[in-house]
Amino acid sequence: MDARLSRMLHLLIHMGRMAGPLTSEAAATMLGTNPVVVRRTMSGLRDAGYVRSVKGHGGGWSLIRDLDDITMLDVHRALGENRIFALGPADPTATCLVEQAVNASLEGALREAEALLLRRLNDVSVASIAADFDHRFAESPDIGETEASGRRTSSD
Amino acid sequence: MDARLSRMLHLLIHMGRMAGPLTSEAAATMLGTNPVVVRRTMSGLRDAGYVRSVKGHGGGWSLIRDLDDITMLDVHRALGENRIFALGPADPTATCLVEQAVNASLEGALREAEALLLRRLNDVSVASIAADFDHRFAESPDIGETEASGRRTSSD
DNA sequence: TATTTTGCAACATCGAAAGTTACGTGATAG
DNA sequence: CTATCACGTAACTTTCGATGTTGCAAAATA
Repeated sequence: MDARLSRMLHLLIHMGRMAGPLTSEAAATMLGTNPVVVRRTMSGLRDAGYVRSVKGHGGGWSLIRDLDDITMLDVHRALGENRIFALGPADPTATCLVEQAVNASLEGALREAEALLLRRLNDVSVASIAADFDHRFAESPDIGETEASGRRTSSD
Repeated sequence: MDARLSRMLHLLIHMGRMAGPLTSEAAATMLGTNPVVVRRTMSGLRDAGYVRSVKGHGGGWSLIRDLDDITMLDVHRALGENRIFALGPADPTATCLVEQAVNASLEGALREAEALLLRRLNDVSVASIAADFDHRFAESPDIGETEASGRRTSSD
């Protein structure tokens, strides 16, 4: 299962709530993975202009675009237009006419589903996911729903 | 890439146009694969009641349902409710609230796309794919579009 | 200059589909 | 009744992409 989109969204939201840059090491700890994997995956977001990386002391990853201006689709695309479906034709270039007919039907259905998925990913900004997190945080049993809480400890 | 749905559709259509049963050996040749793989995959269709298998001389696989009564979705389901997306959340049971918010958005989009795909798969009977093949066959340059053709050689 | 942090290459690991081998079972031909 | 055909299934290997890991170079800062 390709979890890169999920992971990058997670990191972007964290980065949106941090003062300084986030090191690959810290990010890897958050995700329960490896710093090299973080760099590898984040490099796509850097090339797409959503984050930047700085070397050396005090370095790490920082946002250079507002989370309002980044959609889930943007992140997906920045990761390299990866395969969406685990399902597909045996041979997309088949010469057998039966197989071509099968491919036409199957690919048609997949195309429609993919188009819908991409529309939905495009509908959701990373900022709106962050807002959803705020909602969940405010309603979390650790805090209670009262407005008596000035203290907000990190929840993850 | 999981090509089982594609392959089983291919075989079902062939079986619908054959007089006798289709051996796993012949099916494997059609698909460019192995008889054991054919048996393994077809066993799901047998258990679902779409085909039957007969051992021994003159045995093989035969349809026991009209292709009109089998949809692409039926075949997909008979293969065991396999994974549809190559994409998904890093941890569907995350306790981190940020990750939960990410999962909610991502899973929502995936759910919608999956629902559409299943609807589309359900819209298409295997018989209609076979009919599409007939159309392609009639219009294939090997035959020409004239009605002068009584002869129909196998096209694959 | 020592330390921190990214960049990147070159592996190893993992999981699911697919391929392969081997042997058992049942059915039919002769 | 025996040889052969064809499926049933277990067990193993292969393949492919994502992921994990190690090692080292390069850059930036204290």
